[in-house]
Amino acid sequence: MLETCRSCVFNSVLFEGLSDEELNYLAGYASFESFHKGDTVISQEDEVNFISFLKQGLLKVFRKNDDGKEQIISIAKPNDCVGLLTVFSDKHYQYSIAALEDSIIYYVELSRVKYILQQNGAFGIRLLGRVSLAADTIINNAYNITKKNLRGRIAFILLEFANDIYRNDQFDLPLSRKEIGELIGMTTENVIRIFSEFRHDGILSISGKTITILNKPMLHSIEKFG
Amino acid sequence: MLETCRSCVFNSVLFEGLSDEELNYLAGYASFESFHKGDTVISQEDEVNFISFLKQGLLKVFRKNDDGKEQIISIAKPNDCVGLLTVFSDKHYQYSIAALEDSIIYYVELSRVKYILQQNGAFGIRLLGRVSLAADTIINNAYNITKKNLRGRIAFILLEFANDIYRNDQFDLPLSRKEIGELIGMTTENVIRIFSEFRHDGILSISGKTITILNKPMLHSIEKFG
DNA sequence: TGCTAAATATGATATTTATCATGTTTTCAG
DNA sequence: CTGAAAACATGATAAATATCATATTTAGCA
Repeated sequence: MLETCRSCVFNSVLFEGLSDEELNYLAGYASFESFHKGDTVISQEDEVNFISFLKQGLLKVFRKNDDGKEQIISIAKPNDCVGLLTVFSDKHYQYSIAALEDSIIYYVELSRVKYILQQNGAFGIRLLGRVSLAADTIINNAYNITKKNLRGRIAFILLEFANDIYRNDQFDLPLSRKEIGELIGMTTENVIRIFSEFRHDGILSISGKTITILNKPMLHSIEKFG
Repeated sequence: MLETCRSCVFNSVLFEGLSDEELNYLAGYASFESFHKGDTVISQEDEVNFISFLKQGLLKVFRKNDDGKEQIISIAKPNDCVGLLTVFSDKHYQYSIAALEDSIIYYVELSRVKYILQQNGAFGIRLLGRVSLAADTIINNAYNITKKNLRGRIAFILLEFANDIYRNDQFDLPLSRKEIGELIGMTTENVIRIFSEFRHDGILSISGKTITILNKPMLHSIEKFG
């Protein structure tokens, strides 16, 4: 069990530095669960009882606005700690989480992590770093996206999918045009329109959900100056 | 010294739960500094060596964009921990901080706080909560503001000044119209224009920097539906 | 004090983005 | 397979916002 945990990315991301004893203790309260595309992983208002980690797949973190429309806060990709921010700030989740692809989530009981935290201050300091960095990233992303014009926003998320998530210039979009709009704050019609523009301009090749980036330098330039 | 610290808000906000011994230890590495309106408190790229707390006054947290324009991330008000997010995520500040009013800042050496953190896990857990909550607030604010139209954004920050910062429906704006634009993402001209609209509509009385809210229910309604 | 730069102010215009309308294609449950 | 709903697509128009131009007022400083 210890060997399995030591070699797992969940460990290297969050629990590195714990003693064998501590890691063994946590391993006793760890488990995993599989979700199919479309499944709800966490519902807004659920109680926070676990620290979760996306081992495989893709998730969307979203919430309902005052006006009833859904807003996607972020996309969680493999090796992300899911909802790390809410874990320590609230007893209940502020967001819902759904699987965009078949996914596997590892989790550890929060109370057990807190038990280790009580005893291991260095672990707390590292966790503080993790949490702060996660927040910094979300905040930076949010500010960067809203400053861009629509073409720049589309370029931004296309590059994110190609570079950070799929590491390939051809990929199947896991989001509908509507969801992309919810993620980067624009109407569905304009998402579709700009996809078409990019296709007409020879920047993309589009076949249903399958996107191929044909002119990456151009996309970078649109992302930067848009 | 201990008595002074125990009765200070800095303690109650961040260091509550520490033993007398621990608090005394930190107190030995704590100090304060006064700043005049307009002074730079922290420069982007400064090394993070302290945890800072705004005892009195008002600060703006801002950064320079890629295009050279300044963007205000948040306004720090009394009893806020300044830059708490960056403290644990980076060796250097990601933002600059300047005094909008004469201000007094208390600070404790970060290395000494980390020393206590090593030994007191419960303190780490509480700090994790603080940091997460700070992040949640910034993220929520950012999302809420960008969803609003221009009138809604102006209403939002006017209500923030009246309710959260000055606790009075009449106050002196600590920001220029240009800075307000940098804070809520709109052009200076439109900030001025909407101030004028609100004045014409009898919602505000404006005399230079002095703002009086005349019709608060209306302002709330604009903030909510805008 | 007077000079100068910045801040405030307002109108006209251009640009960006959302909305509305309408049609086609895809997906999926029965 | 088939019908209905959702997703995709595109044009026309309206609304929101930025930009440009130009005064006027205010504030800070030599």
